[in-house]
Amino acid sequence: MSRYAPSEIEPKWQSAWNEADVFLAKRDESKPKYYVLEMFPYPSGRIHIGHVRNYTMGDVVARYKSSTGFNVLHPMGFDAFGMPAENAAMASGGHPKTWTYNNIDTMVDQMKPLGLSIDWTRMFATCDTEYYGQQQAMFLDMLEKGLVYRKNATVNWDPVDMTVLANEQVIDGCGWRSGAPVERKELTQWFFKISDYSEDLLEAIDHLDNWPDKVKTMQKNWIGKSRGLQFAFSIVDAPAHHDRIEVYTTRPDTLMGASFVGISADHPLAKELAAENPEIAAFCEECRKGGTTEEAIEKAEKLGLNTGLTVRHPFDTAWELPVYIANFILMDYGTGAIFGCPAHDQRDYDFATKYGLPINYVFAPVEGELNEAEAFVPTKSETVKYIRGFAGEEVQTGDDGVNSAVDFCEANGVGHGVTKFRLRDWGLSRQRYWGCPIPVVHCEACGVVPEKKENLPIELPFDEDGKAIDFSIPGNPLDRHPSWRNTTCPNCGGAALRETDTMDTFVDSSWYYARFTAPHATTPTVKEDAEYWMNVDQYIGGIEHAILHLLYSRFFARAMNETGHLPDSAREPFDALFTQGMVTHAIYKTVGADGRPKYHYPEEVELRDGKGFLKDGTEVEIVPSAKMSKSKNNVVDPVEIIKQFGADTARWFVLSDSPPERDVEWTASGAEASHKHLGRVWRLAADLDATPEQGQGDDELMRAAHKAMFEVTQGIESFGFNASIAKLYGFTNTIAKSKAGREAKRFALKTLAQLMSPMTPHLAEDMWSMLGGEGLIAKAAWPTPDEAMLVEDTVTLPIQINGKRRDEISVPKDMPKEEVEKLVLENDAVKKALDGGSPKKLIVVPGRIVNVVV
RNA sequence: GCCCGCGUGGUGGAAUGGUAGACACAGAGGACUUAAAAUCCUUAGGCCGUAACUGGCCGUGCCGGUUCGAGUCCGGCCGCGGGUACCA
Repeated sequence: MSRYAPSEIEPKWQSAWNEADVFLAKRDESKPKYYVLEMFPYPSGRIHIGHVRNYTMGDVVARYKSSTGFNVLHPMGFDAFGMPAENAAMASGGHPKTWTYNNIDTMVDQMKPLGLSIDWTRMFATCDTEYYGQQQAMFLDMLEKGLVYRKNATVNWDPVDMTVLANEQVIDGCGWRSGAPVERKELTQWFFKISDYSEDLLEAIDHLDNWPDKVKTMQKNWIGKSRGLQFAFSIVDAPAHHDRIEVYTTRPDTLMGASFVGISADHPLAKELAAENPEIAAFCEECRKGGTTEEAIEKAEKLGLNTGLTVRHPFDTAWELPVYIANFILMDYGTGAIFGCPAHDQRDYDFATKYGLPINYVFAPVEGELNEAEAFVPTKSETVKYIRGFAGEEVQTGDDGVNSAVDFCEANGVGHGVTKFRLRDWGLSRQRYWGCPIPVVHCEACGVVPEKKENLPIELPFDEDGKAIDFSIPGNPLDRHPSWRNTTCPNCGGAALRETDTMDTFVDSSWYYARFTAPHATTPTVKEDAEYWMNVDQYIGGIEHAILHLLYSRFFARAMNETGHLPDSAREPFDALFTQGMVTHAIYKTVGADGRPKYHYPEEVELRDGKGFLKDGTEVEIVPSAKMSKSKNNVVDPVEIIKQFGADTARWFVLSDSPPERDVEWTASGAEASHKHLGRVWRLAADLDATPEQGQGDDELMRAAHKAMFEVTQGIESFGFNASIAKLYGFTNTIAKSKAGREAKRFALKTLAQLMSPMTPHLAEDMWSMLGGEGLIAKAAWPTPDEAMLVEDTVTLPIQINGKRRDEISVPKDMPKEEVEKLVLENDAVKKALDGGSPKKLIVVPGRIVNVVV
């Protein structure tokens, strides 16, 4: 007897699809289009099981949409610039370009056997000159539109290696290679004016109906619109150049609880004081220690230094407040100065306690006691009782208090109400080699000059006048590459230096979705293609991109629209978003001879009684459930699973069991079981001819088939792939047990093949051809259920007594409430519970449940 | 620290505010077989009770609330994960 042989059928059907150009996306105005996109991968070297899960989900959607009549675009590419390539070159020599393209080749070779319905002719990598050259063209257009500018910003500075560090390269406040404490340093950097779009990006979130609420909430909070008061404290005995300190506050209602003013160590006043006072200078230096991340700054011990200066309270000129320099105030936020209200801010409370500053409560809970051992920080929507208020009602919400306070201050000449956003401009400069060069030059005579478009692309140099670039030296190789760096000014023709900063890799990933519509065009996009294919109808990717990547992409679509590269209709590029969970796996860790942690691949570790051991018997520490990450070696390679069981098993397995949006802990035990099931399905089709022509239960089987059509479709439509698979198991069991005749079984099996085809396309094709299906199943129309076959005549109603299930009755589906009630009262369990009395309440939810309250 | 999620049997998980544990995995028992593999069948949250069950109680991280009814809604905790603007 023949058996299910994926290693034979999978290549066979893949070539059949290729020969028929099934997945080639062509503009076709006669059909509705559907653009499915999965977030493209970073070419880390090998695909892991998380990729398989991500792309299989997209493939299910793509194949399903295709069979329901859509002209589908389903492309794939690589987010190929970035640090790991340079790190690899640093660690083991070679060139980032070679490393990256080798990885891409390997990963494509690993992906193709999965049988994804991808139009591979559209593939590109963001490090292709063809791609980043067009990105440079757009940069110039955006520069011309005033969407790009330069300003100072702080970076992590390694004072030993004399180089800029990424946040990831700062470990416990120290440089990852030098181990030296990191400092914050100011550099002139390039910025996109994303803040011009704060209001637009915020407001438009409400129209993203097919985005997850959690993502929308995160983006709203990130943009962080707030109304507050900006005003100035006047300085007592003001030093030269500084007679006032401008502050911004979102809680002007707490002004009477102010007890100090804090300024950033980078505030102009702080700098001026530092110039004359060594103690202040030393403290400012101290404040600049540590990394630039919000987390590092927020978690660092709060330090302050009294400058000796005081300022006058705006409502009471006799009330003077001390001025502190503090390490938790950033020059980048607001005005770089705040007033502290310890009573209603925990950070200020801790600060005040540490430096012996007064704590004046402005409001108290409406009910209950004020706990003076901590700050009282209710949400602004909460109603509180003002005890040191100065505007509005005594009892009001924080929001009302803020608004009244702003009005009062404006009326009394103390500052003005201001709407501010937390969202900062997007710094795109990176002091690194492996990224898209920023196409400008620095000319002594003309200043910063954009390159001419005809000089694009500005290509990254591969070597250094025939010599390999040395990546082992810290710092940006472009800075020390004279023949690349020295150029002529496009404006005056004189000697000039190229900009050596490259672009943040988020720029690359902010428009690739648009490029896929015309991937090899000599302009960034092509009007007709963008108009036809945009927007992305379904975008699928990890929740870890909920804020930055998605927000930057939303901004870029707007900027591309304004520079003529996208139509108005594509300003909001992703119609629907689905965020799938991550695949996690335990990390196996030992300590190496050098005292540093050593990570081991899952296949190197043998598990016994919940403990892990290496082959030589060494016990490993098991860190449970972490995101699969190359640096931790806890990635699972799907290639082995595909080799052993085939792509369909891998695809079926990653879709079953877990809901797509949830993280899954990877265990290999289920793959074999999935394989067994697919073998069983295959045999059902292969053995059809042995089924007698006549049988019993044809009608039941037909009903089951229509029910399966309905339920599986519903699962796919709602991203409940695991639910669809559970229904497919059920349907398979029904077919296997059915005694129906051959043609009824043929219909059921063809339906099964079609319903499985988005998940296990090769198996489905093979069944389809065995069962006498016409053409390729990949091109067959999706089955739709006959409504009449879905109607159930009777329903089972559970009977609850006081909310607990006691019995059930079977009634016709549309039995009126009154009759159900009558039946219920005759029920033995109910009679027993009532004990002759009558029910307190009788709730009948038609078709659902009955609850008797006694 | 702050923002956003998640928490259900031995395991993955199911459940528009309406029968908690669908569907699977691992397990146990059985059939077939000289044997094994493969395949098929039965069983299965916990505790208690019964000759038997159509028996009772408990149970969705913890505490409290709303409701005829809460895994689901609300409030407060605990634990875990993601993001935190230079990882992608």
